[in-house]
Amino acid sequence: MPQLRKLPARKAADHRTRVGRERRARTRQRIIEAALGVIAERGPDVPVIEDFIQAAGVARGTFYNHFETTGELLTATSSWLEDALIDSIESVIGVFDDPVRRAATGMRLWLHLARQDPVFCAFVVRSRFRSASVERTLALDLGAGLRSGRLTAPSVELARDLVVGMIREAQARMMATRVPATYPDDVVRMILRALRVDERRIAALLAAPVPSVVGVRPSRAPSSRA
Amino acid sequence: MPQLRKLPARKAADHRTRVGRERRARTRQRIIEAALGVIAERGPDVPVIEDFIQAAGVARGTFYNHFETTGELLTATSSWLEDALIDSIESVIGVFDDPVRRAATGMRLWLHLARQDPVFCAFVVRSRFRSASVERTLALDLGAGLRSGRLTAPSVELARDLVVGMIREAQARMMATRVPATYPDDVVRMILRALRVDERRIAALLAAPVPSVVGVRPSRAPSSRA
Amino acid sequence: MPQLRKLPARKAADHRTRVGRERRARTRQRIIEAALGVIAERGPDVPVIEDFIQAAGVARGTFYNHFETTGELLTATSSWLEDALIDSIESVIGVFDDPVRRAATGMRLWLHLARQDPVFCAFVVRSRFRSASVERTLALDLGAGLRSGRLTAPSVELARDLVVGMIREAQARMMATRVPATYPDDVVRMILRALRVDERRIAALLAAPVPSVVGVRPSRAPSSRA
Amino acid sequence: MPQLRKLPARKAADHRTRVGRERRARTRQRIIEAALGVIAERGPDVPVIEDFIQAAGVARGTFYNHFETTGELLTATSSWLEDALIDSIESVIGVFDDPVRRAATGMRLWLHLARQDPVFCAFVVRSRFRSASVERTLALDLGAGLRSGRLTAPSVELARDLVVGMIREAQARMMATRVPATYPDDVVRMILRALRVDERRIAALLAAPVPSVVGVRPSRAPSSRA
DNA sequence: AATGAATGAGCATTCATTCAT
DNA sequence: AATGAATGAATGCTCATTCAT
Repeated sequence: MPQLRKLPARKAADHRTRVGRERRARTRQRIIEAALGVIAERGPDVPVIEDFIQAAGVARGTFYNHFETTGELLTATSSWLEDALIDSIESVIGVFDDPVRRAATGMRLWLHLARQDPVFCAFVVRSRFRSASVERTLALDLGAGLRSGRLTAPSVELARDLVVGMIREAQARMMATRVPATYPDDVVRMILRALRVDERRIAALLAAPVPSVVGVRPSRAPSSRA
Repeated sequence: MPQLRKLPARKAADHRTRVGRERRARTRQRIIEAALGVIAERGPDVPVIEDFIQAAGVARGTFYNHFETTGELLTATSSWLEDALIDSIESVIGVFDDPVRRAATGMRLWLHLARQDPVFCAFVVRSRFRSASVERTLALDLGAGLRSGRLTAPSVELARDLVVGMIREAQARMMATRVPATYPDDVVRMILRALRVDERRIAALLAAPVPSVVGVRPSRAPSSRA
Repeated sequence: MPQLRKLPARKAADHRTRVGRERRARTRQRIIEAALGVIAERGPDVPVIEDFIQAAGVARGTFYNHFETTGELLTATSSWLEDALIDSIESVIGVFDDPVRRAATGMRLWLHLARQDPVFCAFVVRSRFRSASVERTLALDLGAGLRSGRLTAPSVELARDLVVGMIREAQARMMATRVPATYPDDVVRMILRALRVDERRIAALLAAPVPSVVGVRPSRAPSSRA
Repeated sequence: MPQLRKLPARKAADHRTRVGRERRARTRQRIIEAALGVIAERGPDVPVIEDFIQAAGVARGTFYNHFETTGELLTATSSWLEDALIDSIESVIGVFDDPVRRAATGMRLWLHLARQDPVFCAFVVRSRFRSASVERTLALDLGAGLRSGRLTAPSVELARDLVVGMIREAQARMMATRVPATYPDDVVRMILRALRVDERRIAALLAAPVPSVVGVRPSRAPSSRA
């Protein structure tokens, strides 16, 4: 009986709970996305809490309701970006089996994305963003490519260092200056040459259009705050 | 005649002045070299004045007698390292005319140096060290190599991004783990492949032993202090 | 209807806002009043932030939440004292039309106040307190007195210098030693003589009892803290 | 015999000793006079050692060869000014017996001096300069004037407060703005009125020209430095 | 859950003073 | 006696974090 009486109340409570949870999640997400922009602009070391809460439009205390320290915010921001990237990239290259095509297409996607989204590009460069997942996928594809003979390199580590180093430097350049639309593919071309992929194969890999990716950062929903 | 009377005094004053200037210069150098180690260990953003003065063994006020901010110290440290590097490298590659040999030898030197001197290596990686002089020399050699057809790349910028990016990442790896003695030359091999230098030529370039460089950091002179 | 749902929330937010503002204002006032005492005791140049926050019983950071520098605190303290003085004095002399009576009564009030309130007295002397408002009122009354022939002086500036100089020195004396209750009126008497007010008129002006002024510094409200 | 032989040496030593002492005294005096200017410009609290030694053109260490602390420099500067003032003033008023004439002439001298020498004026105002000797002389003359009936005041203290206060304020005005040449005498006139000296006597006291005083600060000797 | 005032440890900076030359 | 580099205690200031509402 008491249960019966409580049922409606519990429903209401559930509703309130759910609404509350959603609101909480939305606030958290708002802080993270604001942090992405802040770090893209000023790096991870310079900004102070004030910068983050002002960009997010929340109060000081609200920040600490969601994150224990600034370090935790950085971690959360990187994690969120990593998830978004994996989703974006894997949804495209997941259909390929050839590790060389997977890797080449992934690099092209990443670089085109960086060229189109200065915030993403700057965040990666300034925060020295490292994604364990991306590295894992990359290492698997490079390893498979080497074993299959489609790629040549003294070791998978060296192959990885080349790929990561050049892409990182390319992003730094894109952050500093405007580059032609061919720049991303030229970067990939040089990488593939270093890995001794022959020119015809390189041309084929770069012939396919880059699948459009919606972008890693969700379009900002219209907010009553603005 | 009055001059004769004054001469000893003037001499004394000059002596005092010179001694003072020398002492000052030595202290400044001591702070800079200590800073190199500190930044190599902890990066440029984390350390506080206390870290620098403790490493240098000078008083708090002494720091401010020489540098206004930690930023200024960082600049001075980078400048000093840059000068030392230019001296070291140019003294070796200055004898070559072939731009490809110059560039390849320069890279090999840099990487071997990084492998042997963890402080130099870590400083470069952690502080995102950029040397305008080194970049200028590199750009000249790459440009000449491209024009002469000995190197192939979509543009000199792309060639530079490849070289700098890969070397930077290679240093990051050497900072993290021990690498085999062949690692530096393997890095250069991949770079040259990306620039379409043929394998025989690559082998020739890498055949010569790396000229030993004394190291960029001067061995500490025996001091009456320490 | 939705508004009805939101009303409590908005009410709560307003309440929070109001409470916060009040708390802030109270803290600020606490710092200012403590500063009055500190400066009275040690002057405006000697005390360090530590002295102010200790006297106010607030944290270091709290000080900087309200004032950027000690100079700003000094300004705020002077402003607050000025307002309190204007209120006190004008409420008494506002009922008089005769500029000489206004000026004479104002001086008597000020001096009696200084005699009774060592903190006020010392603050004025040590901080070289100048009140633009008080000076303005004084200048108007002296000017009117001179024009009406009730006062005589080479110029209004000289009259002002006499009044301000003597009162200031009188306060310095009261700070250093105990003076008889007649001292304030004797000071005013000499000033009026310098301005060639005749002795009978002076006697008349000084015959009225000094209206009691509650004092410029509000009695500290009982606080839950201290 | 040895004495005979030594005599010339002793003479030389004496000469060196004397020359050294003179040089020392000159350096000391240079620092004091520079301090006078520095304090006149910026008050006694703001300037740092650096300001004093730079104004004097001596080294940091030299300062401490002559003064133990900054406080000692302030004291020495005030003392030196006091001596110079006493010399200047007493040489003029020493010939008078009438205490009122002595006091009136002393005030006129002081004020004319202040009007002509902005450094002296500003130093007195900014450093709250107090001269015990001057005050002693003043108190004696005022006391004698009161006892003889030539002056009228409730007490010698009040008379002194009037004189000192008004002169101080007059100096503050002269520091801030240009005043007419009649200003100093007008100041004295008001003071004498406050002390109930009759107008004819005042006119007589102010009729005599102000004896020219050479100025308290010695003209700077041409120096090989500046 | 959100707010923002208050906190205080941590760090930067100044500057009087010392001392080797 | 004069010099100026070096010293370090004293102080200013910031900013991550807490907490009452």
